[in-house]
Amino acid sequence: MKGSNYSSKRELIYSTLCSTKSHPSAKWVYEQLKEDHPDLSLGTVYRNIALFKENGKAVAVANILGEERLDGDTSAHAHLVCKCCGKIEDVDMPSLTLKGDTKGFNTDFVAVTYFGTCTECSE
Amino acid sequence: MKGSNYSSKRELIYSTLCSTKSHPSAKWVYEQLKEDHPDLSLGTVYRNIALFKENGKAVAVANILGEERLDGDTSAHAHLVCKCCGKIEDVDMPSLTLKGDTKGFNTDFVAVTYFGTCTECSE
DNA sequence: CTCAAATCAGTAATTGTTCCTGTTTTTATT
DNA sequence: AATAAAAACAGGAACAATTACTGATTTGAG
Repeated sequence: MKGSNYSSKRELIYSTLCSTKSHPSAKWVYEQLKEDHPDLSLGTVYRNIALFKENGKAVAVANILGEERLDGDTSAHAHLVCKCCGKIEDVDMPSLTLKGDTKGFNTDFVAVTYFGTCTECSE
Repeated sequence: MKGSNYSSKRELIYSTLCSTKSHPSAKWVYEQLKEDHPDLSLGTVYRNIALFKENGKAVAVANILGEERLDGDTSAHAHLVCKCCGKIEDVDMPSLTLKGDTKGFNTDFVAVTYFGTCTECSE
């Protein structure tokens, strides 16, 4: 079944995704690998990233400037997003104290994202 | 300058956006209005929603199934997102206790989003 | 080794969103 | 109210991120 086989491309894509803290887009991953692996297809990158997300090995952090930005680090942490340049940084996850009910939802993941302006963009 | 004039279409779009708690997409807003206002253009909906976001009168909640979902309620609250059907519900904002530094970012908005499965999708 | 399932490259198709052009509406000024 | 400039608009073309398709290649089980 889907995702059950070994695949050298899949390993490449996953290790590239995990090699950076820049929270890249699929296209960025593709461009990093294209140099050394000119036979890599962008569709393969998208397909494998979708698999990673299904399997909980990656998460979508935000959609910045029309691009979905990814994180191969699925440990609990929050994100800082610069609305100006699109830079995304990791920060400690705050402790969350819930109030109110959760409307019957069965939740398995919480995203905490701070939006603002980074040092460079503030001049 | 941009956004300074009165515009009946703008009012329609804004009131439609605020009339629902479904956190709709731009297309949904367009389709609601199209019946009674067949001369409305989808581009106008997108353009005005961009204005609302600039002016802090609306926020983008999440990008679900490739569609940006919006909220005309900018008060502090968190969101529940069903990964299965895309339904979004409001929940109380948890109290956040920050630890660690914020890397020099000047933040002005925090999004807290819980991902999971809604009652209907859980069967 | 052999075969079926999985994966892939390459490209076409899809689709949410933005951009462009000529027209209409709004506002300010007489 | 008439006029003119700015703002907003409709309609459709253009764009870009993502997905789907097709035929070839790779992988894993027996």
